[in-house]
Amino acid sequence: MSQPKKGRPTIVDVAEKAGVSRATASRALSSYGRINVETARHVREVADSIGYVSNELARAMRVGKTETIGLVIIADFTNAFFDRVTKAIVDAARGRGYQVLITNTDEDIAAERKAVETLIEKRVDGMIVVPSTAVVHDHLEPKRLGGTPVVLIDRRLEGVRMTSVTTDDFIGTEEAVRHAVSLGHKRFGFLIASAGVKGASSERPAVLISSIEERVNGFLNAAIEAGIKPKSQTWIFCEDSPAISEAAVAKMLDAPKAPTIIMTSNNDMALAVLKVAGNRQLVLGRDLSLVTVDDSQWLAAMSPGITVVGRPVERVGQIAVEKLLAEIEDPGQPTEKIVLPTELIARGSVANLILRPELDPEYKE
Amino acid sequence: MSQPKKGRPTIVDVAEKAGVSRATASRALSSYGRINVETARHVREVADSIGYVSNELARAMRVGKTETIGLVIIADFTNAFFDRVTKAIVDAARGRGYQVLITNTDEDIAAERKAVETLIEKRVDGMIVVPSTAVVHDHLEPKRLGGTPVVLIDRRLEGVRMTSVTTDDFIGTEEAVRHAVSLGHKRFGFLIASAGVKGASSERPAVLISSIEERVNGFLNAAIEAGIKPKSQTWIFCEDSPAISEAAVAKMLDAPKAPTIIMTSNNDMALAVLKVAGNRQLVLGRDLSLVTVDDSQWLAAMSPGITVVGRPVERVGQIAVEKLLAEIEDPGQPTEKIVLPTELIARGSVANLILRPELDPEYKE
DNA sequence: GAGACTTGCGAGAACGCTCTCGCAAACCTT
DNA sequence: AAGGTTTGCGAGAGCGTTCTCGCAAGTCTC
Repeated sequence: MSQPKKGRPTIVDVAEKAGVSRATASRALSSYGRINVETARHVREVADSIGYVSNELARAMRVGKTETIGLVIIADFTNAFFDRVTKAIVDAARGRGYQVLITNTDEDIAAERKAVETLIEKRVDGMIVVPSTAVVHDHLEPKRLGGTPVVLIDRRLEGVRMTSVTTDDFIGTEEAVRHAVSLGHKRFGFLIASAGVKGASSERPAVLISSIEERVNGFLNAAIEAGIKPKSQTWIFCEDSPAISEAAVAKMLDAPKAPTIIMTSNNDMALAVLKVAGNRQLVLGRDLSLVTVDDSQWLAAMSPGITVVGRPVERVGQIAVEKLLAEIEDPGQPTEKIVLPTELIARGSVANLILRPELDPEYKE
Repeated sequence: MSQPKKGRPTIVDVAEKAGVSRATASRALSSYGRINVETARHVREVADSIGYVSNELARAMRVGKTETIGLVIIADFTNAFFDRVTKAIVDAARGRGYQVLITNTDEDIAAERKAVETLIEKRVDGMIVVPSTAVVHDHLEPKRLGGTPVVLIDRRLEGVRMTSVTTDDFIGTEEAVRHAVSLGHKRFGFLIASAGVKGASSERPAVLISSIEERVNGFLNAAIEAGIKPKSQTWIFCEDSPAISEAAVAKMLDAPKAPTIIMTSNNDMALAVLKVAGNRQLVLGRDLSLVTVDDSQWLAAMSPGITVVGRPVERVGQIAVEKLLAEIEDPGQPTEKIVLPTELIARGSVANLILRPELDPEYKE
């Protein structure tokens, strides 16, 4: 009653009210050391009664652990990868008693650098990062990190000694191409969202993030294998914007030897194909075929369903937190480059030109 | 060189190396108080050179602010509301210099209670919460919160003195019904995802979260206004699971007087309609009509596009952080119940039974 | 019943920062 | 030139915990 309202009750308030020392109160509440069960019970009751909530900041300072991990990601949860992986990470972390601090980099290296710094300031126990570019990564150098473990997801970074969890997009894309080839497709359009490029271009950018790099290479490899000349296929590297990607799709379709199938590198690009096809009354799986990367409920629910290179997104997230926590709780783990297999999920969006040759423009010609 | 590698450099390391006191070093780095510009520059150089990164935990303890807000949400970013609102909140917070700590409640009150407690332990400066139920909310009582400001989004909570940011789903649903009625629809199916109910039932649960409550009431009101008997419409309150919702849709369509239009309360339910329609080769906007709540790129890109009650999701997130930060930075703000207008976005998924009466089963009969 | 453990608890330091206070030196002012 | 003001900096306290250490009392052992 004499307390002049000094904010939240602290452990000394609990101790006083319970008639014990700070140390004993702490022992009672954190249950460690030697303490009489009765005393402990009493202290806990008092703590409850005055609404005591431990201050994790103070504890973290003392013990050097925040039980928090950081996530550095392109926080566009509208994207069929980031939404699922974020949920998987949050859930997996929670299951292990960790919270997650999300920081957004809009594929912007400056924002990413800032995000990493902020997380270090907040003394997260570790972080999971989706590197926004393959080139600059001095903010992820050991001296900068000062011992904070980092696990990379979705994209690898060369020249950096760090555990990464990615998917085998090379094989994934290969399989998709083979699938399309087996259904009679010979003219491909490849629409690739590429951070960094402005507008759209058929020029391959000098440097691509690893996942995109793999998809391009997988495409090339499977094309050659099938006797399809990569050069005669339509390539568009495209800024991740609706207007620009839709224009790119339109351009593809208006070309003299328009592709019968468009492969897109992410769901934003797939959306562009959907939009343009809709506007032109083109029905997917008949007038135009589509295959994209990363499954989502929407892709599965449409009619026809969209064929996708399915990636084990939740597994990526789970393994990333597993590896990160292993490193946090027992530093000095060997770094690993974990690559998870993809799975082709064939639905109706790829027309069967063998069964229905009339859909093949080359057949008509 | 004599330092026995004691982890990260602290401000005393900087101070020593720069030949000044802790206080001066702090002044130089946080730029406050009186300090010689030259000294300040020197200190900052030294700090950079030894890779000093301030410890926000310690600062937070001292100054009593963490510059972090908590988000308590159903972290299913696959949902067309939570994905967008989360991004909006993360971005708005970052713009104001705050980080956001995300905690997931899977619509589970126990998890929500735990999440709120964890956030208090971490001493967030405030939190934004999507209450998972309309009933139990003792964890949000002032004594529990102990002064930590809270802003509610998406759903209001009666009997709690707290700012909330919601949307006018009553009017939104009314407009949707009127729209459908104007196109000749008289038989409605209403498919409502309701946390708490197991399976599917046409019984209205005793208590619904406010947003759902409003949608139901909006529907009732508009139906009566249009001379449609609510009782003769199909109502299904449904667990949020693909299998169960799809079964519910199937049951609706198999009933003797099947609805010509299904209104769904969220995108999971819309997905179920899409799936079942696809399986039955029903084309939307012709054989079956659909309108749902919350827009997404997918809904817009499909053919036909899905008509939706669009909610200003990003605005909800932005206003929530604005109000929260206002309260944080200047406590004692009056609490407000902010209700944002919705907007009906008419696309092709609602058939025009007036222009094409042959699509109306009642006409044929 | 005397030494050896065991049990329960308190004192106090430490984590890394900020910020008030006070003091000396330098700078004005008239 | 004497008093007042400004400038720059250091000492030290304090934020709320945890945890080591030591001490007193109780319990065992033979």
